[in-house]
Amino acid sequence: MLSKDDSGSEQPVIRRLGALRRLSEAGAAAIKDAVRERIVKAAAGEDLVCEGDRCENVRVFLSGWAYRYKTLEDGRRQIVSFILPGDTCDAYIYLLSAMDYSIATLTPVSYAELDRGAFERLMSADISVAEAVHCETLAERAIRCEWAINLGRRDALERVAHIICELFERLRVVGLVNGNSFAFPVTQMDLADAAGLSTVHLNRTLQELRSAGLITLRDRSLTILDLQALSSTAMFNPNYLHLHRG
Amino acid sequence: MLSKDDSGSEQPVIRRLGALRRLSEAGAAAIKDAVRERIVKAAAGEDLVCEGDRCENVRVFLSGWAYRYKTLEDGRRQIVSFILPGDTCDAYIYLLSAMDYSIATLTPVSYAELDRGAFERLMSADISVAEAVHCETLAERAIRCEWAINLGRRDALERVAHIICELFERLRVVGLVNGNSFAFPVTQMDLADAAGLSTVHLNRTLQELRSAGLITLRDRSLTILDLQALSSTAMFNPNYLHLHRG
DNA sequence: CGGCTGATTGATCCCGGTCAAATGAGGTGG
DNA sequence: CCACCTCATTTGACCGGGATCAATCAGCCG
Repeated sequence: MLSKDDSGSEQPVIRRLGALRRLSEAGAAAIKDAVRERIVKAAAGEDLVCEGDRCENVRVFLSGWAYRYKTLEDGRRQIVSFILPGDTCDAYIYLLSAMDYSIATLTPVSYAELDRGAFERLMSADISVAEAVHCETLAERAIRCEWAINLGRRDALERVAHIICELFERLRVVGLVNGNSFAFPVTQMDLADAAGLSTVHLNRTLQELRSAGLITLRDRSLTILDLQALSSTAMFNPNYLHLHRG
Repeated sequence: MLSKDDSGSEQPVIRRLGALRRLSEAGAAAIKDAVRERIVKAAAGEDLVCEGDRCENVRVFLSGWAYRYKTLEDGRRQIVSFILPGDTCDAYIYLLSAMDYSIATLTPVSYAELDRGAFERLMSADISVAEAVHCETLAERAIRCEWAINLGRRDALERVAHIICELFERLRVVGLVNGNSFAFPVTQMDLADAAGLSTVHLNRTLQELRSAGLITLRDRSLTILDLQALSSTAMFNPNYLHLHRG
């Protein structure tokens, strides 16, 4: 059941997993099939899952941006990671009894929903697929690890620069950048919650990045004016993304 | 090849995995066998792996404390997680080409080293084992997620209290607490690097916890005097540890 | 005894938080 | 077309948590 809009919508998944590990042709085909089965769409600004919900399906994101977050009782919120097209949202998650974080959308999104059966069928269909999925799990953990040092040890400017560098690399892999520009559907409030800063200070930090000639950010579009300089102020080292086939 | 000292050394692994998911008897036996094959020991204060090293073996920790960390070029360091007895250090890690973090020991440790063959044999030996290992991967990610909100959104007092609560729960599962006390082989420097604080401020924060009657910490031994109060100042909710069979 | 590592204390400074208000950009209903 | 509302961004003023610098103290080991 493939509508015209969806044709090719599985491309980001193939690109993402293929960057982590070489996919066999059979593997790529198995992914395409699995990901066409049950496609769900959601609007911007919606919660897809909430902390405490039962875990049932593995989600494979096809288009749009989302993020994982946690909140404290008193409302403080931390965005824990961004979810981009091609990302798989929690292999084997159905083994747990309750979600330990929430997912919200930043833009309209579409994703494939795989129940336990569908996911396990995909994992056993082809070794290269299983390996790529395991790699993605490891890569996603590595991202959270890098976020820990980001939040714990980088100052505001370095932190925001780092988040931008990471998003740029991840979007590049799935073909969502245009030169050094990309759509950036993140409000300053959201970005502040990802960087562990207040919105006020985040705003000032962005201005600092702008006036240093590192980025442009207008109308939800971000341009990196000097990637070299941005990377080095962030002390960004892309190895942790594991995007070059191990 | 089991020396007298090692008899029963696999217990923490069984307890840890068994807390995450019910293990069949065959599964428990398979774990015990796998974990006895090749046991490695290391002294306190050693690096077991460094960022950038090749990834070869999966490690299953049997005794002692270690931690994962990352450093920035200028020496700033962030401890990203503590590794306790029973923890598995990175299922499928051999699929990646280079480690994205380092591991160092806090005490003498012993761990089982599983090469790719041994690990895959274990995973296919018994479904309950494979599921438990996947659960552990998910639980470990959840821990990093919680650490993100810890570093990004909790203040110093809450942060340190949270780390203590988490360690207490994790040690309890593997039987390493004695009432509300446990061995705590972490220097203030290390704890500061886990909490994203300076050692000076960490020291003052510990004093605050002590003078509030929440903990005692002397001679590498920590006692929680008021678990209720400590949990609530930390806003600690143990669900993310997934220790109650899903 | 001297040297080393880790814990503690004091004094000072500054990054980033908080509070408050203004500006701007859509969006909607009259 | 305008009045009005909401949401996001921006700016200013002030404050405080935690960093930094520097010294002292306490064990421990050779």
